[in-house]
Amino acid sequence: MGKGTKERILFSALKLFSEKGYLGATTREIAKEAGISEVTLFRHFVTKENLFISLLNKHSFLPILKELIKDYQSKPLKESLVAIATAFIKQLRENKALVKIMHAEFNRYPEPIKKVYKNLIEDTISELARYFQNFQKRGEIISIDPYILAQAFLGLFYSYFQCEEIGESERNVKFSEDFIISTYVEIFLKGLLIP
Amino acid sequence: MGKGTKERILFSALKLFSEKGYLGATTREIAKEAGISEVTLFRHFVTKENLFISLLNKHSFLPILKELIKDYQSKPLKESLVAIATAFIKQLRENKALVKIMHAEFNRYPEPIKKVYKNLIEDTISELARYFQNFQKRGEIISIDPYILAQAFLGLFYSYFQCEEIGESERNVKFSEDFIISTYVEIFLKGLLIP
DNA sequence: TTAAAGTGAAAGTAAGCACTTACATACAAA
DNA sequence: TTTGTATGTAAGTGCTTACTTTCACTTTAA
Repeated sequence: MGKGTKERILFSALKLFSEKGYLGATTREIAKEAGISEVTLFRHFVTKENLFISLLNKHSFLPILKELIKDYQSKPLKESLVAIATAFIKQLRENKALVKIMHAEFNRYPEPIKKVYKNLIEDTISELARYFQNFQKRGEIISIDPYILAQAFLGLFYSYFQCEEIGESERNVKFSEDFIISTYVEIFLKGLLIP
Repeated sequence: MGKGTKERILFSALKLFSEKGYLGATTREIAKEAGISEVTLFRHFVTKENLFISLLNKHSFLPILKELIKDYQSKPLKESLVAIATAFIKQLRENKALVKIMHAEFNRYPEPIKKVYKNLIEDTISELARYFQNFQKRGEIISIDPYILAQAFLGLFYSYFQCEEIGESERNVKFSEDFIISTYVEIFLKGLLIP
């Protein structure tokens, strides 16, 4: 099958799911938006559910995180965490509409989709947890449960992203985002270092 | 028609719309939850749209605001604004789930519902604007466009409500809500007084 | 007691949706 | 040329949902 077609469907699906939600967007619309027939959509993705799950995987933070951890393996912890946080916020912002709508409709999703999404989050946290664990083994940071540590770290920046949504009209530009991220990471790290 | 029935339908509708959204909740479910037949629901409200609009009107802040303005007419401005803000936040909190879900699905609503909701908001702002206008006529506060003034006031406390949603895990109880409201109102008023 | 109003059960209508089937077309590799 | 692959069109299936119709029952009020 033509690769371009699949990409175009995914692109249109992202747009319509973001606008109208998983439940609100119809496969007909998505096909029309992509400029292909509805049948072609099903030939590529079999079910609507499948299409949505493909989207989730495509825009997941997990592969980005894995890349970053690999690249920053030999760099100091602070530098790595800044890079991770920056990428995390960037990824959230790029999928802002989808993230927003997913949280609103989550409890109405069919079970398989819920499961995929939950696993995606858990896997991401676990990946970061494993990263923290290395530093714990080397005795560089204290030995709290690494999963909780990772959850706290991602939660910290997720809430930062959420707050940004609200201050729409005020546009708080007193500090640069880089500065805020760096400060957050410093505070977080200060709590972890061995006394 | 029995009054109790209508109230029970509205109550169940509020519950299910809050949980599943306007699009996600079905009339069958609502009827079942209310312990009446689906037919009775339609006899009372004619359409699902109508039922939802009835809910919006029932839980609107507008009548509360009108009452408050009447009651506090002879009281000082600060006291009135504190009462208004307190009631506004209370009303938002009581309908938290509905407010949340409405903003998520708003752009998927049928036009009549959108219109009713927009008008509700506009009317509420206008009502408060008229109240501000009285004080402007008496020369007690500066003469900015009163609609913008009212919008800013309500927006201030709406954003406070939103922030509270996010800080779920942290439960910021450093200051009492009364204190925060009072401080917000003071700041707002300080900006309005004639120098 | 009688008439009117409120209600329920069951069945049905019409529309929208995810998804399918059958057949035709265009094109590129063998 | 033949064959396989990617697509389109048109029609249709089966399910869900908002909404309707009919009829029989109960409660309320005159």
